[in-house]
Amino acid sequence: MPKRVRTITDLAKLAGVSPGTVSRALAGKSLVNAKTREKIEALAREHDFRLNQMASRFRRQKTGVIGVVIPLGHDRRQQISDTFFMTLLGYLADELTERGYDLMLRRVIPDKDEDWLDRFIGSGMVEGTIVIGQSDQFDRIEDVADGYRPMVVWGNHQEGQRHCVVGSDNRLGGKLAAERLIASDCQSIAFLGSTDPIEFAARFAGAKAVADKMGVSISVLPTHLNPDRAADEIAEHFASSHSDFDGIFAATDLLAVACLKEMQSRKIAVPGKVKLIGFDDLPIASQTQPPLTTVRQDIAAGARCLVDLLLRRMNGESTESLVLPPKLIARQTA
Amino acid sequence: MPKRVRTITDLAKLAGVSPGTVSRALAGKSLVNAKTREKIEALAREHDFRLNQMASRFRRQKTGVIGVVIPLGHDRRQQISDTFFMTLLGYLADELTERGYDLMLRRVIPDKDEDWLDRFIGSGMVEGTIVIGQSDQFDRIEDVADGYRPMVVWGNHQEGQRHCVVGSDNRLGGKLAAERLIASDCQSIAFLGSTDPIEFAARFAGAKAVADKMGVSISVLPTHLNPDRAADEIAEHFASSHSDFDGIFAATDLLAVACLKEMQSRKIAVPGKVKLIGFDDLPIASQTQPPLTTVRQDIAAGARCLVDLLLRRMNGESTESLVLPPKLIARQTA
DNA sequence: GTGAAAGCGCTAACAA
DNA sequence: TTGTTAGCGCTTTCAC
Repeated sequence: MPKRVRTITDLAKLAGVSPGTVSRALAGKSLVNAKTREKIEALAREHDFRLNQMASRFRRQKTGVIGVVIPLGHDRRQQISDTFFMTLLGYLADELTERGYDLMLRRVIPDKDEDWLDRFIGSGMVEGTIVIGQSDQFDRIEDVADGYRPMVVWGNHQEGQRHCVVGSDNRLGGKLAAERLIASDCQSIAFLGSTDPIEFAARFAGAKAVADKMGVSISVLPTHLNPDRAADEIAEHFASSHSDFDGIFAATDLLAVACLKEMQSRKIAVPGKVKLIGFDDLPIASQTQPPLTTVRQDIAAGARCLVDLLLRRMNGESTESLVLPPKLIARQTA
Repeated sequence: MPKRVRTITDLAKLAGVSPGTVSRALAGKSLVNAKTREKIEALAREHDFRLNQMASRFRRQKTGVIGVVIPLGHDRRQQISDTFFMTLLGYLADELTERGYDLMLRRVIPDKDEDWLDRFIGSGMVEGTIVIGQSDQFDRIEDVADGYRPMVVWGNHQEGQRHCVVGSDNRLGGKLAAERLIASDCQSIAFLGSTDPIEFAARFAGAKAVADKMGVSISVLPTHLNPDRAADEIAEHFASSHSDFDGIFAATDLLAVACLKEMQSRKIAVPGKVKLIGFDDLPIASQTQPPLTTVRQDIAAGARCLVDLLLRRMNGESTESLVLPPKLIARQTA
């Protein structure tokens, strides 16, 4: 029985040529006789031959792999934005595949592993790195940014930061939300959620800027980001507070949905008595009753930009950070 | 200025030992003098030395990488179960990381790429493969199963199939749903969604078995799986049909949510006039008003099983498929 | 246009 | 316990 054709050398013997020629033929290099190439390709097909990628990549010093890390800081474990991040991840996978790269995924818990980013980068397995979400690791990311070019981060942009980031203009998003609430006659706005994550802080800041300018009061109703924990906290807010707000800007859609539910069970009319705006425009947003007014981030575009910038940086170019404008999606809660 | 310590040989020179010894020391092999080891480790730390993983893995013929493929069949592009699959993916990432493996992700569109599975497996980059969802690719997966042991699939189990699968007992899930509806006095049940994907067909079959036995009528209200497209289809069903059902079993939570919304806008009382049950127990399920009764799949457990079985198969063991029992989560829509 | 040969950086016999 | 050596399978000069 015929031994399996496993290496390029096996194939070379069959074809009666040298391994080098097989390599060239299979790599689609120009300087190979058409006849020779055809013969080799036919043989390869026939014997179901596949290049050993480990060897090839090792030899070329190219892994062909882009690493994607999701740091799970503060209470982000199985957290609210997961849906958003995971959707982004899906688009990244599509985009990278299209460009011929593989995607290596790692979720890390920074508290447990100080060294998470260096370890990933230094693993030698990835040619470039995309970090999804700064979590509470802004400083650590800044630390490596100077010494490691092929990295792009999804997250919030800070004046003067060193790492290349693409993300939504969270501040603008906050502005849009506040403007909408105020245009709907809200006099007193509550920001629902945490302002710990830098992105959310920016959303709040944007809203506050508008509120302050318009002489509308704004305050934070703090919650955890996990919707289940948040549900109780929201209930408490409604129970204890003087309910002195007529507009709510939720840090994310999931929080907004939880809040909507609480208000409905308390028979608070939405948008009649209280207006509500979310953030993200997840699929659920259009499925609530009434459908949720929210601020949309274009996730697919975000993924495309991340990959674009990364590939350019891997090419030695230097790149500016990119801030994508979010869009108000007016539905019925505000 | 000191040249960077890049290779094990550089480090060996500094330490005044041979590369072999450095390799052993860094690999934590037992037969190395404690002093020597310490010295080498100190030097490695000092010079921030990191093993070239490509070389190491290539040499050992172990990539340390598990491939995860998500085939996007029928109208599954940006589809309904995405949320479910992506959550599963997150857990898989955690589980694999814990066991020291990296995760390589690929989404494929089988229609465009007949050869998707062989290509992935044959890439030589992965030691094992997890396929998330059979999509409409059951046969193709069966084809490779015999020739390729280290593969486990999330999906539905068929009598006598050859590939190792772990998944929920969709049939049982369907039964639970139907039993619940019937116990709530439903006389006529509608199954909302597609029965094309094999998992959903099983959900329907389970429900039908119970309905038939109890003399309750059951029919399919076909929709696409994408909630946005489904929304219109659901509206049409309500507009055109004789609304001769008093219980709805939706193939997924997302469909259930869309349906709930439609019923509310038509002032159909839920659960008063029509009962409703979903499937998956996604985070949204508890956030609707009223909260959704549904059938829960334990995603984390699923991920753990997938990884367990895969590692055992990579070890040469042969393994049975695993069917996990779903659980009825009784909330307020049925 | 093709062959021969020299490694990529590491690990694992085998010797010492 | 350590050093020496022979590759892993491929790509890429450099000759011819």
